[in-house]
Parts: sequence; structure tokens; C-alpha cells
Amino acid sequence: MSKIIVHIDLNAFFVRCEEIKDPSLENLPVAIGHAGRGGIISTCSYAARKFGVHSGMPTFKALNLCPSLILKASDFAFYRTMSHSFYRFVRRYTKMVEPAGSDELYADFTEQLKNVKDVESYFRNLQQKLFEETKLKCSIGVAPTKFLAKMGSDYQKPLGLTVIRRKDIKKILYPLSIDDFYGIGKKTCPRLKQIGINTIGDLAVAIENDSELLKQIMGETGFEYVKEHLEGRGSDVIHTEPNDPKSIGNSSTLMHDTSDLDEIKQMIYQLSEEVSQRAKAEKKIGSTIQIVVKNTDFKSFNKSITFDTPTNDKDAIFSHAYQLFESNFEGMVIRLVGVTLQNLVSIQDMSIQMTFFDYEQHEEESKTKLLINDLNRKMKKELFVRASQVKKENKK
DNA sequence: TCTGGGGTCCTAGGACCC
DNA sequence: TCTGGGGTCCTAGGACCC
Repeated sequence: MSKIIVHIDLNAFFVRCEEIKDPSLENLPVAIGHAGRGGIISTCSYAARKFGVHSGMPTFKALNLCPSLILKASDFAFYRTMSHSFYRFVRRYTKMVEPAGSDELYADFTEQLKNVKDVESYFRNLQQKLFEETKLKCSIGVAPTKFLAKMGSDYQKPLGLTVIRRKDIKKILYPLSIDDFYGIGKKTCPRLKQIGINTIGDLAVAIENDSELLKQIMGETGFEYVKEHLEGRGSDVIHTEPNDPKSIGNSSTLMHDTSDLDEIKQMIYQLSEEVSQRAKAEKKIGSTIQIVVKNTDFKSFNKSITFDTPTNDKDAIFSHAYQLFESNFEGMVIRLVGVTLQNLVSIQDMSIQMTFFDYEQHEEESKTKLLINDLNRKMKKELFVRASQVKKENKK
């Protein structure tokens, strides 16, 4: 028997939070974002959307489109408490809740709806109660799989409620633009449109008739993903366990574009420090360090290195990150740098494999290795500098 | 004032071991 | 000396989502 999976999405969540703080903002064009260098809109009100403003848009552009736009700085602490209220509210109905960010979640209502005849009224009621208790507005999708529920909650906003049974897939999803397919993004869409696939219905036809061509465009996995979901065979399993981070990263656009090594070094140090703090708070250590570097022309590259002993020590993270940067730096002008700790494992899991003493010893050994590497690099540099000095003198 | 910052997952090639 | 696959790990890059 099919499960009843629900996706609940808070409408314009950050903006709604600001409206709750200051109700005079309601119905006005409001956006969350900042106007500084590289500032973008993270969310905006429906009134602002009418002007063509949307999330991800550079702030200055949004202000051009909508000069009366009210810009609010983000207040994540408040958003977090509102998000907790939202989750608490839903968990009163069912414990089968899977988090999907601060403003959306999946939940399994199969048990709750066993003896309910009118599913729509049930969720209209939930929607209304959420509003009464928290002042938050949501859209709800109800379906046999998570994917279909997600498509359902996206179908109508704000305050939408859409039920998609397997037999409704053709009627509801097929007429939608391919842009609305969750999982097909802005790279794949144009390529699909190029071969005449504009709607989800077109895609369904192509799955039957043009599978080889589709596989070329989206890869084997992408093809299977799309096919499975359109046939209503997607996952209906709710993962209630809190998500375990697989990487912890920190990146920042510099105050101004630069190729000044000291400035970049300083930034890499700050980023490493924060990554270390967050990893320690999560009780995680990682064995891969990755850096990301973005140039002024928005080309970016990643470099990473994996080592034997996982760590969350700030000096170790910095040392690896800076080494990666230095050995790939060719004097280019940099816009953004980022440091990420990957291949995370819990310190608890590690301690099962080795005693605490071993772990401490490992830490010390890896620090020593880093020191030696550092010394080697410095010596090489010095030798290089001396060699070039000698060359110069010889020329004279 | 052109284009943030946090992630996850997938692919493809090369190295290395058996 | 040359020739094979299979499996796993590492690295770089890309697509996508919130």
C-alpha cells in the first residue's frame, strides 16, 4: 500500500519572519539581502516578485527593478527560533519527520490518515493551525513519494495544497515546464529545450522514445532519476535521524579583488579557524582539506589533499589549505577563497578504532609532520631566493 | 557594485594493488 | 617481458539545491 508523504514548504520564510517582527511590512516589496560588494537577494516577498525580483539576484539589480524595495539584513538567530517552532508544530502530528533545511521538511502521515476520509480538509486545517500558532504560511504537497510531494508543494504558492496521486502525474505534472522539474537545473534545461523538450510531458515521451539521447544529455544516473520519479517509484522513506555533516566549509568573497599573498593568507587563516571551530563543535575530524579559489572572471578551481590522520586542528587545517593555495597560485587576481574539511568522521567513531592515547599520539605525529613539511618548504624557498641572488651577482 | 555561501552527489581519469 | 581485468582510493570538476 502507498504511504502518504507530505512536503511542507514555508512561503518566503525569511521575509515572513521579518513581517512577523514588523507587521507593517506585510504586502510591501521586501527582500532579505545586503547592498555591499557581491550582495544578492536571498529571499523576497511576493509583492517584490511582481517586479521581477527573485532570490539569487544581485541586490543592485533588484533595486533597479523595484526602487521601492525594502531591504532587510538577515537575522538568522530569529529565523532559527521560528524554524524550531515550525518543526515542533509538525512533530506534534507525526514523529516521522525528515528535515530538509530551515524552511521545509518531509513527513510521513500514513498512520495519521488511516481513518481520515477528507485528506484535503485535514491539511487545510493543519495549514490554518500553523498560521494561527506561529503566523507562518506554508504550501503543502501530499503524495505517495517524496519527489511527488515536493513537486506538489511547489505547485501552488503561497498557501497551496496539492495532492498528487500516481494517477494524477499526467494531469498535474505533464503540462509543467521542464524548468519546474526538481533536480533538473539551469544547465540541463537549455540542452533539453534544444531538442524540443519543453514540458515534463515532452520529457516523459522522450524517456520512451529517445532514451539514448537523453542518457547522453543527463547521464545514466540522471536518466534513471527522472524515469523513476515520473513513474511514481521514487523514495517514500523518511529519514528522521539528524543529518550528519559530510563536510564543513567556509568561504568568503574578499573585500576587494587581490593578488596580495599576505592578504589571502590572512583570509585562509580566518577561514581555517572557523572551520576548525565548527568541526570541534560537531565533534568531527576530517582527512581531506579542499580549497576553492575564484578568480575575477568567475572561473574557479578546487584543489584538495587527503592525509592519513584526520584532524580538526586549526593550524593543521590552515597549513594544508595554505600549502594547497601557494602551490597553485600563479599571481592571478582572486575574488573568493574557501576552505573545506571533508571525509568527516565522528571523534567517537575514531575512538572505537584507537584508544585515546593513540589518538593523541597520532595528533602529535601529524603536527610534527606538518612542521617538517613547513620547514622543508621554507628551506626550499630560501635556497631558491639565494640561487637567484647568486645568479644576479654572477650577471654583474 | 555583476553574479553569496552553505552543502550533496555524480563522473571520469589516474594510481596502485591483487 | 608483456599482458589482463577488478576493486578501491584520490583528485578535479560539474550539476544542483536552499
